[in-house]
Amino acid sequence: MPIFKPIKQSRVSEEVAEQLKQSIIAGHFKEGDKLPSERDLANDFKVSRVAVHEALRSLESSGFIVTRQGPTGGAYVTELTFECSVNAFRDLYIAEKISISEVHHVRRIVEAEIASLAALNITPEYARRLRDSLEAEKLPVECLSEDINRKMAVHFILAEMSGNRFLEALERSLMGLIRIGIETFATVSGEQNLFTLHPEGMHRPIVEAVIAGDAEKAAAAAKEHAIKYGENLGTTEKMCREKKPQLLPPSP
Amino acid sequence: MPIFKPIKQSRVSEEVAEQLKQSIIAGHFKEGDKLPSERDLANDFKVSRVAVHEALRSLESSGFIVTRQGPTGGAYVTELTFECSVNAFRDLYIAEKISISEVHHVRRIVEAEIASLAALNITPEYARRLRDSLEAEKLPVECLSEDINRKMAVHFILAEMSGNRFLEALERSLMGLIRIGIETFATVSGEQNLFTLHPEGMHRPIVEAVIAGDAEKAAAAAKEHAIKYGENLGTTEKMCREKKPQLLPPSP
DNA sequence: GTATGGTTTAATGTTAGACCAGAATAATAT
DNA sequence: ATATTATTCTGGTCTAACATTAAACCATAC
Repeated sequence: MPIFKPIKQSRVSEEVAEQLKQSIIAGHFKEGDKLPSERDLANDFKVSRVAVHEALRSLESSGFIVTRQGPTGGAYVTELTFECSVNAFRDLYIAEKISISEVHHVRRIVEAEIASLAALNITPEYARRLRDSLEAEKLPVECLSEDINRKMAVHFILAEMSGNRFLEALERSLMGLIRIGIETFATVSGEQNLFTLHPEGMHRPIVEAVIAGDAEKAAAAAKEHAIKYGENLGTTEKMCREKKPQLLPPSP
Repeated sequence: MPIFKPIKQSRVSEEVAEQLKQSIIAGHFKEGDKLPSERDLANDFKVSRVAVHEALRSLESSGFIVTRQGPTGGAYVTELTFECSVNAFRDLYIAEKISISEVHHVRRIVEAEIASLAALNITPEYARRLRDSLEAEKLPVECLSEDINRKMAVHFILAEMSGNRFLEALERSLMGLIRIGIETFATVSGEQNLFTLHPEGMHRPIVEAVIAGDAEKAAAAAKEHAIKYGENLGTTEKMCREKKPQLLPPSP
């Protein structure tokens, strides 16, 4: 008969991180607030500065805080962004637990839903932003990365318009993965243009349907776009991975 | 004219973590392999043990390794699981960047797609597992957590059957969020049964359609199930968050 | 012979204290 | 006034030691 409960023992820094996290979540520290300095926290928690340092690092990698040096520096609470989900899926991709072709499959259904919802939430302001981003696609670019940003902008706007932040996080994750895929293939092949992005204007049918408020048409256009763009990447990815499996972009 | 590139200076532990990560990805260390000890790594990298320790901690929180103490201990490479995406979305939820009602919206489209794909990939073995998990739902449970596990099992099988690991990661994330939602509401309300899971057998229409290989019927059944189950949770969540916003489950 | 309990050992976990580096501010010299 | 320098507060890092853990080994009492 086990009367004695096992002594709880987790790592000190984890407990510190957990308490700080809970403090932030509970609203004790709000966005923009500065946490006490590492030395003060170490004193309060009665642990070493190293332990506090590790805890803060953990919170930073989770996206809860940013740290700066200097007299006005320290750990500042930030708004948790969707970047954490982007990073999680990026790790899964580079560990080859998911492939770009699988990503594209999901993209089809997610972007169809996003386009559909966006059409229902259209406003003059959103219409203007969508048109602007379509125009921006035409501008000359000087590097692949900039080209990707321009072409993805409209997807980010549509995701925001959906009004569903889970969908938005998902779309950002999808875009993050596709970005890595494109950049990897470009690096491996040595030629940027071989697997470049689609030409400008391919988003026009989606945007027009959304601005018209036609949800069904928008969904169909989004689905068609995703299928058309994604069909060549699956095989390309496979080829590249066989060729140079170790050549993968480092995480930021 | 900036000819000189800025000297890259990131934190030592981050560089160590990055190099180790790349080593693992490149296959230099495979699953189950043991990394050198912290002292050896510190010696190899010419940095302090603290820096190595932090790097290993970072890799551990990302899910690349596990560490144990003792003579046979050390850092062992593990297979990266979908848990990292689950954790990312969990953080977004507890930071109130996404809500359960948004999760349920996404669930509708994701599970419809999963059910559809599962129907196309049905095998006798999968059929058996699905039936077993339906039967298991009928067994008596002694705690909420166990009940949740039983009821979610069929969803995990269907996600696996979809053959799309991104969808699988997504479904696991959805289930993780719904689990937190259920447990939170149960804790806040004080009564487990008030917001309990649906009764057993509600998955039967989905499973039957999948076993029959009818993709459309399966998708429809899954969608209907998600809608039916999710409709009450949105309002419940809102009520609970207003009532006790600080009462959120700690992260594991 | 076996079971209990101590010892060794090799690894991570933690600490304390020192010093380095960077950024804002204050003081000072030109 | 302005440019320079010093101060100071912050995180970042290192060293060296000690604490904890868990496996393996050994010794002793029954």
